[in-house]
Amino acid sequence: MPELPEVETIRRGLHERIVHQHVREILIHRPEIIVGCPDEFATAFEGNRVTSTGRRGKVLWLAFARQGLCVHLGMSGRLYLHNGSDHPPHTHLVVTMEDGAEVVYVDPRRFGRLERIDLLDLNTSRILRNVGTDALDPAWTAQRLLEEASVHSIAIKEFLLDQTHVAGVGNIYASEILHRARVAPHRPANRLSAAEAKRIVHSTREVLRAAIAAGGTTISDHTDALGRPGTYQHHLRVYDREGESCTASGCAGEIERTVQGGRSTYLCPVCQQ
DNA sequence: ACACGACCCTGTTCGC
DNA sequence: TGCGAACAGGGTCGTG
Repeated sequence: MPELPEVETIRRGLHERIVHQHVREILIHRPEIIVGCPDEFATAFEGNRVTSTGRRGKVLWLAFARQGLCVHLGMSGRLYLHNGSDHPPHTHLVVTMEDGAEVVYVDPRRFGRLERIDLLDLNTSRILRNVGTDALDPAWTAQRLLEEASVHSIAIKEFLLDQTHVAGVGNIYASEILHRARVAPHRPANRLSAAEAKRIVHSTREVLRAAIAAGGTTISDHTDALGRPGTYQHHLRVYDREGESCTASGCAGEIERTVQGGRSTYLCPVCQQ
């Protein structure tokens, strides 16, 4: 579920609602989702004030003075302000704020992780250790993509999915980005032209920004911090559209599905070369 | 360096 | 209708 736009949507909602509030209590129902010591995790934040929020790639955190409550949502993780009495199934952690608001972490598949991190040295975090430059960071340029890709013979789609190179692009948006950039997903990364690298970086920004504006993509269960679904699924041009016609202007192609690295890739064989 | 598989889990969908 | 297999948007680790 959660790629950069979904995580950013959640971060913004949480930011609006809980920054400047103190944490009253943290209840951990599933200690194994915590990286490090769960007891220390809870007590480290209780009584402290959320000063801000942050994000890099698909990872977000609540910032306190110099430490952060860092969250990676994995495949099925959700983080939102809960209202109502009963917590849903698979609620692994509940953060109660001073105004009584409850931020719940729900994750059926339990691939997600939480960690207490040092905001002064993010790279000591196990979650953030392998997370590179954020895909919306201006420091990620076409020239940098071209340089880094030039030493990798893997397919460009797998390159984009590797979070150490550029962080935040997941399986849905990788297909969308390459379609808009008119680059075939199987092309070796080290065979990109400068023009193609430029188109990929441009498309990345365009797609991710539009998806954030739409509140993310909700295939089955993504919601923002207030529990509302996103709408970007209506703007997807290739993902999960196998057999449908390509929407690129003047293109008569039909969307195909292939498998790369065990994961679905969608493309138009006509306009992506 | 890289391809590949196993693994971490549950929920949903699909085919028989 | 029931049942098991296959699959799903994440990532890590070990092997060859």
